[in-house]
Amino acid sequence: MAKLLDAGAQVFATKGFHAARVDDIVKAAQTSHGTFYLYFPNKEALFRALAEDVAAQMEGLSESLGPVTPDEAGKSELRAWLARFSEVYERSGAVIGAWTAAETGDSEVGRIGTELLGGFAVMLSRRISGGTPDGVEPAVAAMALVAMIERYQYYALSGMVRADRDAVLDTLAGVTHAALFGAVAGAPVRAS
Amino acid sequence: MAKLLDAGAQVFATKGFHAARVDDIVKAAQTSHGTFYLYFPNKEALFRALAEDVAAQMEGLSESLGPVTPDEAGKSELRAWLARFSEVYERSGAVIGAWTAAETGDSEVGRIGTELLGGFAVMLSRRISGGTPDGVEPAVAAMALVAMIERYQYYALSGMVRADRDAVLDTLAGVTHAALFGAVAGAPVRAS
Amino acid sequence: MAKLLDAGAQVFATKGFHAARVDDIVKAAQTSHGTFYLYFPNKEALFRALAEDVAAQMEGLSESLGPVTPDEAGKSELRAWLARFSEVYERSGAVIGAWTAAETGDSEVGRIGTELLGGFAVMLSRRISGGTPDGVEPAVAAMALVAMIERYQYYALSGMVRADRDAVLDTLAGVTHAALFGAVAGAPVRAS
Amino acid sequence: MAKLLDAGAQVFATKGFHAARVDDIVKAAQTSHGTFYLYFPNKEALFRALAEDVAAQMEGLSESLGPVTPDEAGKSELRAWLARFSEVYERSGAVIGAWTAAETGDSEVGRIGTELLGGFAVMLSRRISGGTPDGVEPAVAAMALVAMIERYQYYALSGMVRADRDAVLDTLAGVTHAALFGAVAGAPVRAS
DNA sequence: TATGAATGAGATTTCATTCAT
DNA sequence: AATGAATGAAATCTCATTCAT
Repeated sequence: MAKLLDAGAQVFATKGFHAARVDDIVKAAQTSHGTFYLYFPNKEALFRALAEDVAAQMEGLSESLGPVTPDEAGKSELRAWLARFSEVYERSGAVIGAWTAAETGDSEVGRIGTELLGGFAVMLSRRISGGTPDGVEPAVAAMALVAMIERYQYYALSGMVRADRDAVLDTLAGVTHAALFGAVAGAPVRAS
Repeated sequence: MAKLLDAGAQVFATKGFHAARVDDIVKAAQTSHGTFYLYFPNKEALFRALAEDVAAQMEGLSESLGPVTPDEAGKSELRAWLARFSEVYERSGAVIGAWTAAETGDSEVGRIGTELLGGFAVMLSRRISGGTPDGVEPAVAAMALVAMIERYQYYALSGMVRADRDAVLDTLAGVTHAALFGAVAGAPVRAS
Repeated sequence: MAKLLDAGAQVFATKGFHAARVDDIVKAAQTSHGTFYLYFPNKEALFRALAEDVAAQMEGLSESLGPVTPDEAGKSELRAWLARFSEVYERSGAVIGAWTAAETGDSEVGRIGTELLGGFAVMLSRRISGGTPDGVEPAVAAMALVAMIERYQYYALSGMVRADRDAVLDTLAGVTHAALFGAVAGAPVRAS
Repeated sequence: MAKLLDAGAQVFATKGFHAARVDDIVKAAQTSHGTFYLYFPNKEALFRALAEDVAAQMEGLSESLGPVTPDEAGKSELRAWLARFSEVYERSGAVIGAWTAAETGDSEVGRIGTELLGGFAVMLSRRISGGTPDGVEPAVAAMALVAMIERYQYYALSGMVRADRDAVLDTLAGVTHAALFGAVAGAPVRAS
């Protein structure tokens, strides 16, 4: 039921998986405990439903990244993709955030998130055209950058950092692109 | 008491804050519930004690980063610092990981971690000498890179990624340095 | 819930506030701990609910005392009031008794009883018509008599004294009336 | 040990038997748990020791009441006795108060108080010379008056009533005497 | 379908008592 | 004699889940 999914997304986002009470969710959904268990066999099932929904959106996102070349076009491609990622994250990032909060060793729940992010990294490393700076393992770099992207959005979402959207996208794209390929020689450099 | 702190670190690391039971902790510490409450007024107090301890270690770490210049020396400085960070993380990262799991809105607990990471970012942005690539806000970049570093270590710790230590340090240093300054023009570039 | 209130009244009466276990109460109510905490946030809340209920009954009692004159009519008025008091006490005196057992300094609980008895004393002193014997302060006397009435009922309830109801009422009315006004001169006096 | 007895008296007085923690007592006595159990096998033993001490004082008090006659001499006798009672109560009344708080059904503890007060009543009824007003059972009256005396002192001690000592003694003596014998015909009567 | 009162297993917390030093 | 850290049985309280209506 949609009401429950919405309520769950909101409550899990606010309090995390463990601290979220079924009671909180049914109150937010303006329904009853009975109804909750009519649609979901248990609390984790609702969480998984949300997670799978997000995973599907992310799956699509994964495929939407074109080749990331070392030139400006590659950076733009990256930025555009980050913009789409950001949008999904704004809608459902709460659940993604809760994933990591679904604490290690947790019955399956954490696994979904893990696999999803791993998938992104694989995808990203596949899209990299050109080379990487000396000493940089593409697989490791891709994973690290995915970590950065996800985490930074999480910080932004949770109010930990406040920065305007465009600056964030420019910076993440710039950082990621530079990280992968190094700045184009002769590119303008801002004095710090 | 040391036994309880150790046990707490281990259990919180394994199960996260919420899923960790006082019972798990006292069993791991081979002591009794009574003893637990003799030293800590409640579960959160033990967690906070651990967190503050880690925060202190991190504080020291923060000050140990020298100037990060755009040349190879800067990259080495960064790598050395990452190695130290990594060591602390290996010992206590479990608690750091649990911070984010101590989930939003959680009475103070989450705040410690938030502030700590913010502090790192500020420190990192202060150490940056030279300039940053066009479009890259130093403050945003620093925060993003801290997010990357912390998160990647978390992934490594939780077994999500498996990579040998040196490769990881090389890559993180390379990525971070490149992200901040771009690859030095003419540097050898590996074919992907 | 009525079952819990009844059970609480009975258990508090038997064992006092502190010695009463939530377990005793839910067993007496033939229900579960969960149900207890569904209706009351804690043990004290149930006690307070009972106390407030008794206080309400007592409030009504207070208003039901007519003028107590020095003649026989005054004594009858007093006796009738004592009979009503006694009835309330028999039903709920257990809680009243537990008040004093809810021991000094106890978060609010004791206060209710204190104020209630003080209210009775004020009321009684207002109803006294005529005069009081030399050296007798009406306010002090009223308080002392309320103490006597309450305490004696408590003794009777707790089985500390055994006496038939009519004799008790006659004696309390006689003692109180005599205490307030002295025996009517020339009244028949029993040899001891 | 004297320190523990003093501390016990004070703590039991403040919090009652159940709410008093052994910890409170040893802290007040500036000693340790170990020492407590060196001198007393358990918490109740300390309470009983205090109670027996008070009982001994009271025992003496009981015997010190001379004949209470219906005339002014009887009233003075009563007043003098009340003054002595009051003194004992001021020192140890806390324990007496805690007796009734040692809640019904409590392992022996409550019994001591009960028997003591019953003894007072018996003693008082024996000392009554003359007669009692019509309808007043001497035994019941004596018990009721003892209840009044004890309870009123308790109220005074616990700060529930505030009145100066002489007025209280005058009033209690006056009330008790009048209650037993009625005012002497022709005695001055204060307008209310 | 929907409800929400009821449940009870399991979590946290307290505190009288013990015992090695 | 004195200590106080340690204990664990027993208490309070929580919350995911069930079920009669």
